[in-house]
Amino acid sequence: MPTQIATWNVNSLKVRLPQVLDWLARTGCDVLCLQETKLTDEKFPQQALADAGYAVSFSGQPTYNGVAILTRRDTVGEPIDVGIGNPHFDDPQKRLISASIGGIRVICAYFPNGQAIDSDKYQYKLQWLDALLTWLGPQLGAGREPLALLGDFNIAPEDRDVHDPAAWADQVLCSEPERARFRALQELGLTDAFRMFEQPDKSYSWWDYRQMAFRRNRGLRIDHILVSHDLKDRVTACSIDREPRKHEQPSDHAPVIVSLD
DNA sequence: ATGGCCCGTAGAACGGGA
Repeated sequence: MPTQIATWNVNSLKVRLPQVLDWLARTGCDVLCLQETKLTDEKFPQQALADAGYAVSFSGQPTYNGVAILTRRDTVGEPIDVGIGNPHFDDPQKRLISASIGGIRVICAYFPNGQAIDSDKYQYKLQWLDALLTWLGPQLGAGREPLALLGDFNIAPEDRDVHDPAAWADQVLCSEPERARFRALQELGLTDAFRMFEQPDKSYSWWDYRQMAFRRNRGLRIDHILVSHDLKDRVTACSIDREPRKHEQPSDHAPVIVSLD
């Protein structure tokens, strides 16, 4: 039976919970990584998700950030060895949660946005990325558990991932230092599952709420699923599900899903 | 024309997102 693993920046799980429940019911997804839950742990909707058949692992804070992994109990069982954060980077911002699920190390990540090239937040983003590389390197060595890194990377890896490359050139999300770090992740042995397959031109995962950007398909592909070498051999499909972006009160991001045999 | 929208938290013509 194939396994589906997905990532979705929901931009508030409080607002988007009904859409998440609908989406899980529609897709039967086995593992869903969420970003920007924007909920403290006390307010995490554990019961509603448990009632839907999902185990929940989460790490939140007030107002900003917040990540979670939902695990479908009847197909892949319980998550084990749940970890929060990166031991190489002391970070009050809740951006990383990881768990072993059905023999796969799943890392759910909400990469910093960076705001603007000349801001302190951009320097924080680069440091966060360097620490991620330091942490992941040893986890991708021979004999390690197959690994998937999923989330909102806040990086458009190439110009084809950008609706207007000239306008975005050297801007945050597209700058060369960020793209170099994305390539460094690939050099560690991670493969962009989406690019393993022929895809429609102008495939994006995020569209601004303003200016009817979704209708005009003015977007960026910044949500990604990267898989280790041994997992790559099991990948049969990868796609962006644009459906939820069409709903009333949508997240500005669409889910990305990978199928494994 | 450098803003437009959406969210949480306030109780703001706000900060942050991307």
